[in-house]
Amino acid sequence: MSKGKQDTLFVGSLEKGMRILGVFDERRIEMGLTELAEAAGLDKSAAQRLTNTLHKIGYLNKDPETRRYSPSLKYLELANAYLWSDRFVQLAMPKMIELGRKLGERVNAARLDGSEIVYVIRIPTQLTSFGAMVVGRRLPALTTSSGRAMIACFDADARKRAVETWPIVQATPRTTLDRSKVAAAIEQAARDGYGLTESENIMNEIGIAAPIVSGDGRPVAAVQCSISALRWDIARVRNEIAPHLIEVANSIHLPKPR
Amino acid sequence: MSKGKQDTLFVGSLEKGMRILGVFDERRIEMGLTELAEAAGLDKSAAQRLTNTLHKIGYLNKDPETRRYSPSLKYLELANAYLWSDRFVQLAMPKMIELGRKLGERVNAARLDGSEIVYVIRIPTQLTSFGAMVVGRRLPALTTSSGRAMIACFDADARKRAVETWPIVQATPRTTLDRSKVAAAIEQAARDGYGLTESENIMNEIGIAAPIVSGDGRPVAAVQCSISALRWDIARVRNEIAPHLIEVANSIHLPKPR
DNA sequence: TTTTCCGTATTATTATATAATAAAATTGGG
DNA sequence: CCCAATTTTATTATATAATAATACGGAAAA
Repeated sequence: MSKGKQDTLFVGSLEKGMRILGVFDERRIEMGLTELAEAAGLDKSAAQRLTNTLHKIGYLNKDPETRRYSPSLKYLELANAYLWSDRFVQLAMPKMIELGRKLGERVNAARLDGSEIVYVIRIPTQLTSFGAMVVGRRLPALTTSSGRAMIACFDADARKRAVETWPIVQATPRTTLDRSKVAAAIEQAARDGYGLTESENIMNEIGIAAPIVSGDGRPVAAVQCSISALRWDIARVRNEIAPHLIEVANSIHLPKPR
Repeated sequence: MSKGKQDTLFVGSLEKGMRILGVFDERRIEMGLTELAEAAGLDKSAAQRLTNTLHKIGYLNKDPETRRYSPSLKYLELANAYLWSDRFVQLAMPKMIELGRKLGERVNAARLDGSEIVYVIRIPTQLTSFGAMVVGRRLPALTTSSGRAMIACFDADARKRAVETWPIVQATPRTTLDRSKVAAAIEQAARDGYGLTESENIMNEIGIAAPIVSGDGRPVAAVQCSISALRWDIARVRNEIAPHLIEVANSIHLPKPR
């Protein structure tokens, strides 16, 4: 009823199947049938049929011993398809590698997806937490340098709405939970032309990011650098890193706003 | 009939939906409905319902202008889930970063999936082709250093079968198409303890890889390094790179053979 | 051993996806 | 710029194909 006319074009089984595929994450590495059913919000019967199908077509590994399911390498094949399809990634990749070499620090590129940023390129030249090395990682935009850099490109209205409504999750003791302080950081980013965080996601990590904007001024991505606060101080990061990030960001022009 | 009893546990709609998700690759970046239907081997009606569903749940982007579909950032979210789930990736990641710093060259880690290798870690410190920088990339095992390193760990029978039946595709003029030469390269790899290629995938690129074996001697992954043949010669690669790769490979012990 | 939990297999029932077709919209050629 | 051709979107009747309930078997725990 409420969904209206499109109902016949919506394939419920597929949606449920995708719920299963998508239920795995950094916390849920592998699951048995019952656990999986519960996590995906499905009854056992449905979970059985769908996992069976996904296993047969190769998207889920099934441990013959424990009968537990986990993501298969096909997950990565999909990622590959995405990376080739994203014009920005193709353009940015060589520049990021260059930048990583020049700075000798970890550089990343992120896109905005709803209220979260998603890292699409990672050039890890230093050790950190595993989550900071892998592609596809999602973080709440408000507390990341990339997110702030991009939000700072919004008009005042959208900026306000983002700051007030988008989620914040505490990652470290120093994550900014006070939304007025987040707003201030974003205003600052708008003035500077780059976003900045310190110890908000990983302790003693400084994040700095410059936005890439499309022709109409809307942010489409960000170029970011993560640096140890133990070896650098913020002033030096502002002076020595920011210009390079901005230079790279400005050198990337996207044909389609996407 | 031929499928037998499991038929009721197989959800066809899900399989078809996954066919659509998986049809995108480096050649097929974005597609209209008809093209998509044909590429996935579905009739137009099915393609319509399934793309509609996948778009609604966020797995496919749909350009409002052209009505063409392309992979969404959700593809990368899945990759993230895989990477967290793979014990090997977690163990290897910091070592790969270290290795990349030490060698100053591009290092990768790959897994075997059927007759193909899949790159699960890439540390790009030098510029190359885009395909050599992104995760999830698949290549025929027989003509890659990682593939040869792993196949060399098979017993004689399996090795023979692989050499005779696994696919080979010509990537450069110098890709080894002669299977007896491939066999020889693999025997050599078995003696050396590492696999080697030159210009077989990218012209003037030397690939060298050491296998990681589980407790029962079966290969589970490979640690690889790609080097410019213009700056290095093979003898030097053998002398200076191989020991480091083997050292790293030996330092990785997998709890579960998977 | 007994009990409990989890995964697997088997049904009848019907909801749900299907395929064919029609309508609308977009593109390209002349 | 208009018409023809192609592609996308919307609408149906129909039966296939997915469903949910239940029963079975095996493994682990008590």
